[in-house]
Amino acid sequence: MTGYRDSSGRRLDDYPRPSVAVDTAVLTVVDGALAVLLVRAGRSDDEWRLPGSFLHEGETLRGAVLRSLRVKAGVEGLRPRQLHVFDRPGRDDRGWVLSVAHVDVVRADRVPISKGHQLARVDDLPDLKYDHGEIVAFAVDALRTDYRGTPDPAALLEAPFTMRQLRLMHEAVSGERLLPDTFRRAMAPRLRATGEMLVEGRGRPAELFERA
Amino acid sequence: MTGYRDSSGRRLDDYPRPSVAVDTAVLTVVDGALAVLLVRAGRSDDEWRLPGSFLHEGETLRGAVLRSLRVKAGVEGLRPRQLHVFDRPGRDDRGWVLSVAHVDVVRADRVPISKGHQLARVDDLPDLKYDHGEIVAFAVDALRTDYRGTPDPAALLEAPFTMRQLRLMHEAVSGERLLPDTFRRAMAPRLRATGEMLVEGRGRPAELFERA
DNA sequence: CGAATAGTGTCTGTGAGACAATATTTA
DNA sequence: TAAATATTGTCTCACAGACACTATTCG
Repeated sequence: MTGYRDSSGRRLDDYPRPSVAVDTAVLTVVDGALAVLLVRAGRSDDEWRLPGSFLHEGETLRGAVLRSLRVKAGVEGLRPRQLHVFDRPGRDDRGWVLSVAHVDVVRADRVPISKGHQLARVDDLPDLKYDHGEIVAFAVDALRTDYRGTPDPAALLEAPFTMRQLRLMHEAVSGERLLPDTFRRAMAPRLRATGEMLVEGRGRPAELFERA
Repeated sequence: MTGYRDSSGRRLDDYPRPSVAVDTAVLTVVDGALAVLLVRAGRSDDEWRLPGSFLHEGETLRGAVLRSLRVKAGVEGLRPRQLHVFDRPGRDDRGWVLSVAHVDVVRADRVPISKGHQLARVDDLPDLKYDHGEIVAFAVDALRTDYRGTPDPAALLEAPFTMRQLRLMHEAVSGERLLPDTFRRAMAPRLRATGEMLVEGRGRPAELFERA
C-alpha cells in the first residue's frame, strides 16, 4: 500500500484520515408504538445516544453495525441498512469523526433492556447526543416508506398472522389509523392464506396468512 | 482530542483509520440521452473512472465533491447528493479505502470535455474501475426517481421552456417514450404559464412555462 | 340477544392511459 | 392545402376511500 501515490504524487498514508463510526437506530414496536433503542452516553444520567462503534480495520460497515449491537446492546441485529453519512465538522467533540447512520428493525422480545438501556417511543424522544436525533428521523422515515404498500417487510410479526395483527403492526409503524377494509384489500394480493383460523377473544375467527 | 478514551479505554487515535474518498457520478443529458462524466484512470488508455478525491481534514463530503469536480473535471458542481458508502474490503488496491458515492446533475454545456475525459451514455458504458459501475447505477436510479412526478427538478432546462422541451428532457432521463397528453396533465399543476409563446419550426406555437 | 370482530358488496371520486378531435402555424 | 405540432375532450379502467351489510363467535 505504501508504494501507491495519488494524482498529486502523495502517498496514501500521507493524508490525515478521519475516524469512521457507525451508529444504528434499532427500531421496534412496543405496546403498539414505534420505539428506538437508546444507550446511556458516558456517565451522566440524562444523556442518551444510539448504539454505535468505530469501524475496525478489515471490517465492513455492516460488520461494525452487527458487532456494535451485539456488544453494546446485546441485540442480534438482522439486516442493517445504510441511511446517510453525517459529516458536519465539530459534530463529535472527540475529534474528526464521520458517522455512517444505519437502521435495523428487530422484534421487541429480542431487545434485552438492562441498566443503561431504554426503548424510547419515537414520538416522545429525549434529547440525544451528537446528531442522533436526526438519525432516528431518517430511520423512521425509511421504515415508514418500506411499510407503505408491503406487508410487514421487516418481519416484526411471526407468520402466520391475522389481518388484524398485521394492520395493528402497520398502524404502529405509520403512527396512523388504517381502515380495515382498505388495508385488507391492499395487502391481500401479497399474502397467502394458510387455511387455518385463529379464535381470539370475542368475534368471528380470523383467517391466518403468511407472506406470499 | 488525544485525551478522549472510548468505552474500551483506548484513545481515539489508537485506532487505525480508513481513507475516505468521494466519487461522483456527474449526470447530464446529451443528444437526448442520459450520460455520465468519466475521467481516465491512471495512464492506461482504456481504463475509466468517476471523478473523485480523498476527503481532506476539516472538509465536508460535499466540499470534497465540489473540489474534486472543479479540480479533476473542470466542472462547477451544483447540489451533490449522497448515495451510498461502498466498503467492500479489497475494493481499492491502494489500501483500506471507503468511498462515499454521490450524484450531481449539471447541464451538458457546463461540462468541458478535454483529453482524458468523456461523456458516456449510461446505456452504453465502458467497464469502470473499482465499483464505479455500481455507483452510476445508483445515480441513474436516484435521478429517475426524482424526475418521476416533478418537472425537471435538476433544472437541466433553463426556464422558460415549452411542454415539448420538458417532455423530451424527461424522456432522455427516463429512457422511455412519454405520452404528450398524459405528460402535460401530470406536469401542468406544477408549472406556471408565462403567457409568452414560442414559435419553433413547424406547427402551432407552444406556450412557455416556468417552475411553479 | 347484544357486542365485538371478520369479511364482502358496492358506490364514488380521482387519476392514468389511450385515442380522438380541434387549433394554429409553416412549407 | 398538407404536414407538423399544441392543446383539449372524453372514454375506460383501476383503485383508494368510505360506508353499509352480512357472517361468526363470545358473554
